[in-house]
Amino acid sequence: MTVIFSKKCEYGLQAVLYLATKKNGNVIPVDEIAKKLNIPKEFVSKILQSLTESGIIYSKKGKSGGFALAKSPQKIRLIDIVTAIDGLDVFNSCVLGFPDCSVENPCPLHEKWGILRSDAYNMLNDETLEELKLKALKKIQNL
Amino acid sequence: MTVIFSKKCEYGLQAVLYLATKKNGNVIPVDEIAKKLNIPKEFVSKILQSLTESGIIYSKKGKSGGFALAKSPQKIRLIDIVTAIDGLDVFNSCVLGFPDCSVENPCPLHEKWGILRSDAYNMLNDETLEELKLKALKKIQNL
DNA sequence: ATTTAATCAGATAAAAGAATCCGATTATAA
DNA sequence: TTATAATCGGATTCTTTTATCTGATTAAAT
Repeated sequence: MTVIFSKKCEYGLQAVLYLATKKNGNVIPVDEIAKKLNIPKEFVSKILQSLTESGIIYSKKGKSGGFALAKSPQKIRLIDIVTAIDGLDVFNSCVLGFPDCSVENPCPLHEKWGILRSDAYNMLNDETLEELKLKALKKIQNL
Repeated sequence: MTVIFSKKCEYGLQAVLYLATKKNGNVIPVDEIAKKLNIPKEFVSKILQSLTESGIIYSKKGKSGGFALAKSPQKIRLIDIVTAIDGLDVFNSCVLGFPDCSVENPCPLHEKWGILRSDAYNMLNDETLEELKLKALKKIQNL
């Protein structure tokens, strides 16, 4: 059984959300993130590296280094993170796994699923880190 | 990157939909299903076996045997098939992967995701094979 | 300068998911 | 009654995802 996002993506979203709860420009070491979120350190480290390449977060090397958001929370949408890690295939491929699903040759669920799919996309596209900061903070405090 | 359903589940849905397009009580061998749907034979065979155990389809052993729906298409909902193969965890677990996501201690996406989730659930719960027979037929003819 | 605490990078290991193989069993049809 | 064509069941292999290990590099702090 699988979920919408890969583990990589889940961890990535969690980690970035975590960074969003921190004071602006404050750099956070992977160690803290991994411990707080209960994610294997080396794994989340890799994910953060790739998000750095994508320009979503920023990394500072060396002692007292770590990660921070690369831009202001209003400018980071969830879809950016998902795209960077998992890509957008989930939103384009057939829910029943037919390789050639299209409007001309739709699978039996094409229309109904299409609605759900774009709802999901729109949600991720609309939500910015800014809007989620407070909620994330509460969640993390309860971990 | 992952999709909503596992390959197993996708194949299972495809196969049962295929059976739904066939004349009532007409038993179809795995070989035909596998070829028409382009699914590895042994793999779909296993899936069909498990769906037989779940009572969704019926199997006839021996020569000129095969599989057929175990009940009338009106009585088979998509959610039955999904439940039998993948279980219902997709609809219960946190989209961000937090292990302790609940109404009392929600993740930042809990509410918005909850809506999408129940929409998806309701769709699968409402759709019966009967409603999808025609559409499935068209799709299969185009394979 | 040296120590230390961090990211970075590549290789490897473990686990899960997907697919295959092989032989046993079943039951129809000739 | 025998040959045949199907499901059944278990073991195995392949592939992808997830996780770990090791060492190099970087840069702040002492």
